[in-house]
Amino acid sequence: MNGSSSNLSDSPVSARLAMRGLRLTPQRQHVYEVLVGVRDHPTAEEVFLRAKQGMPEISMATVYNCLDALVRCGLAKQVNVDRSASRFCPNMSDHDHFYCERCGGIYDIENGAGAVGRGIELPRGFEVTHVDVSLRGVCGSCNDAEKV
Amino acid sequence: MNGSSSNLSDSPVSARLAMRGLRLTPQRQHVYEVLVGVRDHPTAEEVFLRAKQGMPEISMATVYNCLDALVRCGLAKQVNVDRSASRFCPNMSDHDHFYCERCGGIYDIENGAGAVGRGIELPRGFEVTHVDVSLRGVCGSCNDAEKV
DNA sequence: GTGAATGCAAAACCTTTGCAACTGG
DNA sequence: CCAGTTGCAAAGGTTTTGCATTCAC
Repeated sequence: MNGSSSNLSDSPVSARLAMRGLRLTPQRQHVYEVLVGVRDHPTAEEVFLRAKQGMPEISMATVYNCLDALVRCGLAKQVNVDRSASRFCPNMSDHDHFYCERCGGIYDIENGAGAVGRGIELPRGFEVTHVDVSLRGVCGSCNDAEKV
Repeated sequence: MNGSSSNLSDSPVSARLAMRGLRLTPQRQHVYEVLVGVRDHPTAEEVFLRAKQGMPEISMATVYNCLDALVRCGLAKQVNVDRSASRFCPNMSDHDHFYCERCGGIYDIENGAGAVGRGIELPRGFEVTHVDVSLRGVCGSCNDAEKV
């Protein structure tokens, strides 16, 4: 079924799961292997469809469970564009995402150590029409409240 | 009903709608007035609840329609955090958003002309744990295809 | 008058949940 | 052995849609 790079990349995958305290179920391992093997930011359903090819009995709920576990333990990123289905990304480097409004594709944009929001260097031919920066953290009020 | 700044801001609101080619329905006008009067990034449902106070017969579908029209014609922004309900923002200045993971609040972060993603100046007491930069536009492949 | 907007309810879409059966450590 | 995981189906939250009625222009 999966011919290439079995002996070398198979161990690390299970090791990475175990290392994060994740129980090593065949489904979880398989979902992670499927995800690692792609670079097109699949939706949960797309992961499900690909996972089913090698494991026909796997269920959608399990795929959601596995993806959620991977995201929570830091082995995958969840990418949300507008309100369409979440997409998943095994690339854990600190990078941004580019959404093509024409083809719907999502591309990883690596940002060098000093690269910042507006002013990122893009691959040749990419044209940006909109930059969206969103910050997360704790606001002033909540920080004040904590100090009491 | 709404006592303050009626004569001055009321006209502009309807004018702004008309100016964008939007038909001036009472519902649309009311939804926009409700939105303009807030600074807390309400969800569609929250806009609906507030709109109902002055217009009890308005429907959820109409609120969605109106908000969508406002966003499309450039009078409001739609803010998505994770996959929770979209929030709406009448502030059309070029700004970023800060999501407080403790209280769930969303704050506008004005970015001066030269301000960039990572490195933004935040209000006192705000603590950033995560910055998410997402770009939109047209990718290299689509741009190439267009040139044919 | 006519195309656009409204209101209602039903459907769609993506995701989560309840629960019984199973299984990895 | 038992907490964590799976699979199924059903429910959940948010948004969209179909359609008849109404309205702004």
